[in-house]
Amino acid sequence: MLTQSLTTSVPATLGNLANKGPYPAAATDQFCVVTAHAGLIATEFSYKKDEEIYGEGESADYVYQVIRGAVRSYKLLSDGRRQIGAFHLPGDVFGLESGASHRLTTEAIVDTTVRLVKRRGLEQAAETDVRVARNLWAMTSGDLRHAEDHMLLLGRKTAMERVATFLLEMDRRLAITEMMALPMCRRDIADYLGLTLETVSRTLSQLQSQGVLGFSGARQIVLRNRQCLRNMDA
Amino acid sequence: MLTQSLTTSVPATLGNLANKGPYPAAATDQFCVVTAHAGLIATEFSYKKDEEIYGEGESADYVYQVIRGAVRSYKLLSDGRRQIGAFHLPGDVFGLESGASHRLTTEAIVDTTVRLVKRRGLEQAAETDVRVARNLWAMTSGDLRHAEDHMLLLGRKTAMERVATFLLEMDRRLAITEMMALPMCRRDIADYLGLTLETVSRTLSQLQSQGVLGFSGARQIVLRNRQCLRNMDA
DNA sequence: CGAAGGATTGAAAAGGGTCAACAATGGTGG
DNA sequence: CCACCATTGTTGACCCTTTTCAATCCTTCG
Repeated sequence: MLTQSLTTSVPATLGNLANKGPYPAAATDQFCVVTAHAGLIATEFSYKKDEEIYGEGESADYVYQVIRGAVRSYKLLSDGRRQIGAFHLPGDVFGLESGASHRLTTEAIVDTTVRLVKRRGLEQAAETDVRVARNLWAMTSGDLRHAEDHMLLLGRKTAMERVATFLLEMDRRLAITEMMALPMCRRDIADYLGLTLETVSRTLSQLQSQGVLGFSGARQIVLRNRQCLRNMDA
Repeated sequence: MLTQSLTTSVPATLGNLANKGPYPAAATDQFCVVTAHAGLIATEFSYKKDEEIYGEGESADYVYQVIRGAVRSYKLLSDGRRQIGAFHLPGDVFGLESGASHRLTTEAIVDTTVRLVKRRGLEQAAETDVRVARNLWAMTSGDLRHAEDHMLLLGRKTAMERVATFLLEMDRRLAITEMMALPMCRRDIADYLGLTLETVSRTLSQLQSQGVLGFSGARQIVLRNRQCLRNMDA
């Protein structure tokens, strides 16, 4: 019942930042339930555009939730090739680890504010409250689901299918109005989709010429034919 | 202390099947601790080569551990393109979900025996024993780590780098002696690495001609120069 | 207003995919 | 026990998608 009242009070704090769709909504509620219930201190902190939040291999002492802005988490190969595993948008929780250290690097894509809580505190709460433990597991499981879907994209989808999937994901996660305001540049999109930035640009141009989408500046996109994108998404 | 005695008794049942390396070893112990401690009934079951164990979307009522054989778990696109997310070898746990249903399909690669326990039972155990809850989370977190590594491979590595990574992973996980006996065919390897079977075959041939590895039949491989593979693996 | 980063577009190259033929393997039944 | 045949794997030739390299065009912001 405490859980219930907390869950329903979530929109009060996060309503204007809320995401649509199954993934982030679930994570958002879970994080709030967990932190509020456990009475943990959630500090706010801000990062400038391109500032690193934590690096791969660093000790995982905090768990983060995006309040405003956007975050990319990625891995690098020795020669600088980069694979972005996920974008974190307002409401999303990131940096939650079961092990001792972070396995990806995270950076603010634009000026970003996060709420953060001590990992240790969450673990302690999980020891006494099974709901907290359940939620930590569920959040990691949600990340795994996303990774599984993304492996299919990276391993088997064509450039057009990848871009279509990306557009639908972003539409679901950050379209407040008809217009979708992408926080990330073409290179970020490319490194998320396993393509080059030129291929992303070309594919978007092609979709525009087909009337599937429209631009107002490179990062303001309107989807004019979602069904067409869903068909492409394979 | 109960945990301890159970952990140390693990080799008695799983010793001959044991995996080397960090990933599976951890999962193995955790699963045994969890099931033995909770006093859950672990049934054995066998599947013929290519038999489906569960399908994507099916209710996740059981958690599995490979006793002998090998399992592939994958996702399909509508036109049949397949992405294998993981291979499960003796000792590995698979099918563990936090949500209601399985998100990948699993099949036996060869005749395979698994131990299985009711998911419901594990969840109940997790409600009273925080160590069980912690272990369930840790196992899902281990799967996530593998998926994160694999996204980097699928999105950014060359064919040669993918094959090198695969060989080192299999060497770590199933090489008992010098010889490594792959349970899976070239198509399975290709669908795991996001390549075609022809490219996998060509790349392996090239490594053989360079003296990096040797064959005794297509699936019996000896690594003659691991350092060379590690350098390629980027 | 001008510089600098970001995005688009073009042309050429390459890595891996496709299609096809052939070889090896191993399981089965005579 | 051996021979046959289906399955699996290898190799070659060609093709195509995507990458690479380069030039140019936009914006955005000092």
